[in-house]
Amino acid sequence: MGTFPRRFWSFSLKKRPTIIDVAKEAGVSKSTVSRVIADSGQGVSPQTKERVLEAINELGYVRDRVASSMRTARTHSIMLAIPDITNPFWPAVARGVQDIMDIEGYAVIFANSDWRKSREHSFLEMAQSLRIDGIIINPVAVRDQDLQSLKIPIVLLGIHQGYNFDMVGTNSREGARDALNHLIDLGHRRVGLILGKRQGRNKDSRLPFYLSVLADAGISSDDCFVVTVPFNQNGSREGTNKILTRNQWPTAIFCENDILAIGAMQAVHSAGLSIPEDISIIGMDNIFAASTTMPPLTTIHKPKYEIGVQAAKLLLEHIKEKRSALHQVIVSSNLVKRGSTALFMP
Amino acid sequence: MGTFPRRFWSFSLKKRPTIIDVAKEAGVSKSTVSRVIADSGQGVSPQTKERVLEAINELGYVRDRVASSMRTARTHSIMLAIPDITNPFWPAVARGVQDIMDIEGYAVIFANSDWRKSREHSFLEMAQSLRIDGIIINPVAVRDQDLQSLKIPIVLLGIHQGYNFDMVGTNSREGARDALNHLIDLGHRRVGLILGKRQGRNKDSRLPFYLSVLADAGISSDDCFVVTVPFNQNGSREGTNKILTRNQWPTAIFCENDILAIGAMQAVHSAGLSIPEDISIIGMDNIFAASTTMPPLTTIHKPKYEIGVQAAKLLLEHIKEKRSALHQVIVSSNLVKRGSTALFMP
DNA sequence: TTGTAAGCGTTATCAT
DNA sequence: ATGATAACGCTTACAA
Repeated sequence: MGTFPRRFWSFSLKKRPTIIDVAKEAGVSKSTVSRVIADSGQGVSPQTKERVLEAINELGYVRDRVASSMRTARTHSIMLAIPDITNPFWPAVARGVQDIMDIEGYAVIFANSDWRKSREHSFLEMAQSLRIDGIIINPVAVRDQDLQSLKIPIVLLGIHQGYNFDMVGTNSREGARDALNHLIDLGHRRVGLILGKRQGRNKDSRLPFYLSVLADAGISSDDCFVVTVPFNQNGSREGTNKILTRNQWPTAIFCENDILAIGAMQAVHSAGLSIPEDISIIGMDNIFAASTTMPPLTTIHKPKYEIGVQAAKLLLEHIKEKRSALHQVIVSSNLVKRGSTALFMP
Repeated sequence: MGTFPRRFWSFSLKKRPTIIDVAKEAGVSKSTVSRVIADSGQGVSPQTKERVLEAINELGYVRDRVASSMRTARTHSIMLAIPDITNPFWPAVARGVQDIMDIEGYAVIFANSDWRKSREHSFLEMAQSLRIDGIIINPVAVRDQDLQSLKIPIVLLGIHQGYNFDMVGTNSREGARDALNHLIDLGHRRVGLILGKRQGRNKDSRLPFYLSVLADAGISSDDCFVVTVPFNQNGSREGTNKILTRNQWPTAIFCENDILAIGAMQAVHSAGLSIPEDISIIGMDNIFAASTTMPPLTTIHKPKYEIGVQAAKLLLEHIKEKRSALHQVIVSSNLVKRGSTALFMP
């Protein structure tokens, strides 16, 4: 190495400047430089600050956050862990999270679990390994105690039982009730229920709840047409077809989300029936595509962006203040009436 | 501190174990532990490896990637910089990127520019500060030399002129030509062109190109109805309305992407015209909502997921091998005929 | 095969 | 207000 002329050496291996280089350039110690970039406004005279800033500019110095994290045990990075960014529900949530995190200069690392326990496990380990400052997660299989053991501030996306963490979401029962009541108000007495198949979650209380809402309106379960289908468009289409082959049809169909509703619409259309004249259909979530179907889909709007924003704010508070009280933010959903539902005409 | 009983001390300040703790537990040196977790398969006897692994398990050790990065100058993190994850084109691209990066244990940090130069600038600085290993970016305003000066491996999303980086995208001219030719093949001779307004990009050669394709089919620019609109649904709706108020209409409309096409469809519908009987409409991208409109939208499919995958692979090669040859991957788009286009019936 | 020790670029503590 | 110095947890020559 010593055989290389100095110029070549310094040229070929030129590395990014450190505070030491800046310190030299400005004729101060590196502690002073550090104080300047910390920008806490204390401990540096205006003149030296000026000189340091000049040197920083001169050399094109940019602070090494890795080294900083090493020392401070803060990475100013968080992880957003969702099932699948490709699912139309999540991008808006993600954007809400990012817009808040951006303000404070936090980096947001994305992770998709695909509803698989193993993936979830592996990115949680990654979060730990990266010394992430906090996690916003829509948990799929991980239990409360596993999450607790990470010793990382966490905010849950969605309202879940059995978790001692901050959470933000909508009350999906309430949303479903609103949807069903909308159908009931329109005079429907025979209603189809299209449920998505849940990953082996413990006991599933959705159906009993839906039936109870209908029962409250005097609709017996004999007048309900229930199918449980894979949580996607095709699943719903096939499920709906199954309903339509019976000798009696529902006059309205409630679907647990818009994707399922769109599948149902397609099935109804290809059966030669019209929406909403023959059958009304209602979904949940209000994804983008819900507004562009024909007729446009009546649905329960969930404020996705707002959910992301709230989750991010909660997480930041948690990171900064080490709060212990549990917060639970329930953002309200609301019915958006469009063309896919109408009065029942006998 | 010395006054605290040892147990309390170690309990209250228990921190995550380091390789030193593991080393002690296993009765080896920390370098040995390091070798074990590096898992390069060399330099450690099976027995000691076994003991170390046990200790790791015992203590619940997980490697500190921050410290590791500090030493190796590799963070195993990359940044994905796009305009807006909320735009239906990007989630699939993002997913492609992540699925590849996951395999190698790279963390993916998201950044949204919102087509704003200042945001783009700030997250590029963040990338540098975080010592990101590579960047996949759909550039909005940043120039080649700015990107070069980052000294970070970069892959561009989309085919751009004047950049010396690897890039992957579709040939959008070719896609547009396919779309226009589809319209021409169907017998249309008067066509509307709905263009999205570009951020102050230098000279815009799109329109001349479209016109030349039409001219090749003998369609004069007098028979073209061109509007340039804000790159969103409303913009397109209004632009289309403007076209429809003239005394002569096009019989087909080409839109630069599906969102614009959906806006156009809505305008055409509310003008009381039918698609495709009165007017054919074609879009580009093949976003999810394109398949759920009524009629379903004919469009040019762009393999979004594949774009993400290719970009990620290119970036990884770049990071690992420090290639210098420039690669340019052009994934092919293709026409997907659906219900929104039909033969011109005079 | 294993251990010793020197950094990586910051920040925090303690002097001055 | 400023400077010297010791960590932070890991990797990697080099030595043994």
